[in-house]
Amino acid sequence: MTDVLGALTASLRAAIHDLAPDFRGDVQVQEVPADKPGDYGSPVAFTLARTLRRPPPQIAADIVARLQVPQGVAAADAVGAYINFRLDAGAFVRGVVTGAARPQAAERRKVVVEHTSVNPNKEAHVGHLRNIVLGDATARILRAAGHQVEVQNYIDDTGRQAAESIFAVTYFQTRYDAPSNGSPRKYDHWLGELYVRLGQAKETDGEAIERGVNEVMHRLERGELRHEVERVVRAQLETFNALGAEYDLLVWESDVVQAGFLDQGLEVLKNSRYTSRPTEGKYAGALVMDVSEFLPGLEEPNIVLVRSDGNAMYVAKDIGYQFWKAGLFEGLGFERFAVQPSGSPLYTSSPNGELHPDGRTFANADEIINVIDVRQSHPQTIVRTALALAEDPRAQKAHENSHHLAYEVVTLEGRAMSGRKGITLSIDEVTVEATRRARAVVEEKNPGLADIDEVARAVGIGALRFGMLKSEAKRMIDFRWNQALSLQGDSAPYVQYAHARACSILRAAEGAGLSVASAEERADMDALGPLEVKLAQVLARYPRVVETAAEELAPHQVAQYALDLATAWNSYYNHKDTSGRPDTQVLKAEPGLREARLLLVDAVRRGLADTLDLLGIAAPIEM
RNA sequence: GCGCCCGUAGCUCAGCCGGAUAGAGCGUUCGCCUCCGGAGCGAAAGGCCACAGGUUCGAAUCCUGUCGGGCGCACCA
Repeated sequence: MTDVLGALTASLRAAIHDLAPDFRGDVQVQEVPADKPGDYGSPVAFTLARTLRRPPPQIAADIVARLQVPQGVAAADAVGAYINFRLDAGAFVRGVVTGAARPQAAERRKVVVEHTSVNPNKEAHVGHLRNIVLGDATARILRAAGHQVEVQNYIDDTGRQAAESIFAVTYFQTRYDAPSNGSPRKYDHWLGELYVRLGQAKETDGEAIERGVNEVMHRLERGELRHEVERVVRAQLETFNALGAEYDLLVWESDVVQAGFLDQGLEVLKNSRYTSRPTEGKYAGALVMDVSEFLPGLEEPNIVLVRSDGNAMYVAKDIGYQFWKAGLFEGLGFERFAVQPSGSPLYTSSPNGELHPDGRTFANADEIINVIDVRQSHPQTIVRTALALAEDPRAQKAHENSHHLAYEVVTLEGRAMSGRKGITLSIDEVTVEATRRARAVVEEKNPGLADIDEVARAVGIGALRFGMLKSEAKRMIDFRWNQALSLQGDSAPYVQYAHARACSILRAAEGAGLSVASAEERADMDALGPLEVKLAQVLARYPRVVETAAEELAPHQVAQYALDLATAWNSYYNHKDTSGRPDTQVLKAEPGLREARLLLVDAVRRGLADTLDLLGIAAPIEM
């Protein structure tokens, strides 16, 4: 059907074309401030003043005189230099509740989003929480904008950290007791503690530990300890799934190397004129890459890819991985790894896997998004730059379409977290506490509720996720219990509550024999007024919000919109006439108006649920 | 030193590819359940939008500089 905003812009353009045929500028249409006449307005007359050399109010009047207002718009008036539109309430709200406008990305692309990528050697902490939630929400938003999204989680199974944890088990001659044995601790937590203890033991027994860890690293590279790592990965996945995050694919570093992506990547780069193998100087024997042409101003433009001892740097492996994401290489095999809570399969790279399990093709992305904290900007820039200096058109294209979604760090009550030192707060601990607090409130507010555990989880974890998403990624977050788990104000529960309230009305309507389906026939949309228009205008923003949030990789815009919609709805719901009586009631309104309002409430309900879903937050129908 | 990011109400933040009187939440004060859910709503108080220049009909928004803060610049990741 019609998109009123789009139609308004088009009709303005048509009218402007008469006056200024050469005008190519932007024609904005925005919501009008509360106390000004009209619903939408445009300041375009200001912009035209320069070329037409006439006062903006005159131009506004001229445009209004020529304007053919589109359907759904009652009138256009010049208000000073602004051109304001009064909406036809019935037609406008009808358009909105029937979902006239849907998010639509400019072109559908295959987008690979890599996020989480927690070292497989300890439990995930609240710093990782931000990564997971940000990546997950971004993937959801991109999907809603119409893209094909593949979420990858990289497992650094050959790194030092994994080696240390695994070595710690033998070093301390201990073994994991299953939870039934009176030790309720998850495997990743248990292992993480050994990791921290090993760090301390290095002070007195450093050499032996160093030898042992190195040996484990070699065994990891040969893939001998895959099961040990897998055990941690599975424990961590429980945490991620509990947060509502799911993945399409686990990519193991050892597999990336074994598939030859490291070597192939290096081969591509070696053929470039930007890499060299100095025979003297401080880089003698190493393979270095000169990025000065692409990143001017660096003090040290030479990046070591392969050390003089022959070992590849981490960034070199990352480059191989990135090249594969972009579709330059093939040869990684996959198999099914798990079934996730939603029922969707999780695949993993595997030495014995198939290229196309269940007919699926991984990677080969048009667009690559790496969700990593801002401190990784330097290596991320190098990975991206490597694409630019590989002389391959696909790499060039991937260079342009690679993004580092950088987010600032999360501190803990003002202090930097450190997994190595054990200064952390685990996600598991936080989700348990969040759920506990939410449950206490639900019990108090809604004692008879049936699915109390499920609702408490939705509210508690929703609050956590929302807190991680509501402000821009480049903002630092200081994790504080009371703030993170707040159930009121600018929070997920605020939005969830608004949703539950809308559900409650629809339930009551159903009980009175009034269904949404039947309302569609009997609704008298023309009985609606300015209050409904105001609410519908917020609903009408939804498609643009999704589109720009996807384009700008900015989930916080969706979170802010969720608050706006909930506020608009709460405000409508509580509205009173001048004598102080409620004047927006649904069920007690006269027939016709009643059904029309019911349709609007249903649209609000859907809008809130959809918006929360983009953030990975559940919308309980009662709470 | 060089590079990136930040500076908006007491605190935490929206608003930033220029547009109407700068908006929320928390906190403070007052009011609202005879009304479909008070986890809510309404109102008050609280702002040289760090500072100084510039561009513009118009600047929190763009440009330059200054000050203050954070992060990054390894043959670590």
